[in-house]
Amino acid sequence: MNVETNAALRNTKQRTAVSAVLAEADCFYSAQELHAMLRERGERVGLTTVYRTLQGLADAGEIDVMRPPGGEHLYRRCGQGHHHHLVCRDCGRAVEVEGPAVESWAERVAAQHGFKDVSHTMEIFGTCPECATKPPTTAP
Amino acid sequence: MNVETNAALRNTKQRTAVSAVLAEADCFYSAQELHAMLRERGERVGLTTVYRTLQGLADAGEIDVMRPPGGEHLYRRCGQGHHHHLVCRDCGRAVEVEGPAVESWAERVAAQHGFKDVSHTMEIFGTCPECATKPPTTAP
DNA sequence: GTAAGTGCAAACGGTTTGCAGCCTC
DNA sequence: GAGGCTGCAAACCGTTTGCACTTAC
Repeated sequence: MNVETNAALRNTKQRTAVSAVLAEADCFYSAQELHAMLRERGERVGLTTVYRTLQGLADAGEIDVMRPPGGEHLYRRCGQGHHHHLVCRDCGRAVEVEGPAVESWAERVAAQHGFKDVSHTMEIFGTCPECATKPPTTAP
Repeated sequence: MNVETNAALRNTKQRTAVSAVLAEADCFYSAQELHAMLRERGERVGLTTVYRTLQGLADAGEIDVMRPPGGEHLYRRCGQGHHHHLVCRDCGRAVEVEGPAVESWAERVAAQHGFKDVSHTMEIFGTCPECATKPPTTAP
């Protein structure tokens, strides 16, 4: 599958850099974190561009957005299909999980109440095995 | 079960007013909306107090907080048990729904990956029957 | 009388936008 | 060469905090 999805998205250095960072990421990052990572790599990308690129990618469905308590949005490159996330609240590692039962339950419940055009959001938070064994380090 | 849960919560006019508005609400309201409703009633309550009261109530488990796309928190008085919400994205009406299957699925998935201390969030969005028949009025 | 609660205003943090210049197509 | 893309700074919005005053207990 190629990237021909976008109609008029130009291939700029900044856009490539953002995509590259996301491609290597295995957990959720905030826009500001991504911006910092970019600058550490020596890429000269403005925070504004990071936001705009992220919005574009999210709009194109290439990345997933999460809105955890705290106010900042977290972004991650994701598989194409619909899925949910199991996120470690200590280290931020995220596992993609599928739950057909949840999908069908949500639609069934919505249908029972006569709701149309149904969508849903679900996130599971927990402490991953590695962080559970370590002393509970809450962001040193 | 009574409301003796709070150690040192005083009964002030403002706290009562906020609780009263929430008691009549059947859908989610933002802190600012609640503040506006309070002022329309003639109650002299500061926005700060609304926020603080809301935090206290949420902390005591008496109300439920939702964080929809848009950045503002929505509050609603809720039943005690764990449940989820089916929210109309047009009129804001919210229905409390229970999903034991979802609860067990979330815990099972988390356990499969070795995650401990698991919690989860889930919201279902859709268009309720009344709003579906009406022309799509986005906030009258 | 004392400590919690309140309210104003200012600070705060993340996000968005206006606009001039740059760069891709 | 034209239009999108970038980046700086400032605006924006909801939320939180400092501090002095008020109030419930």
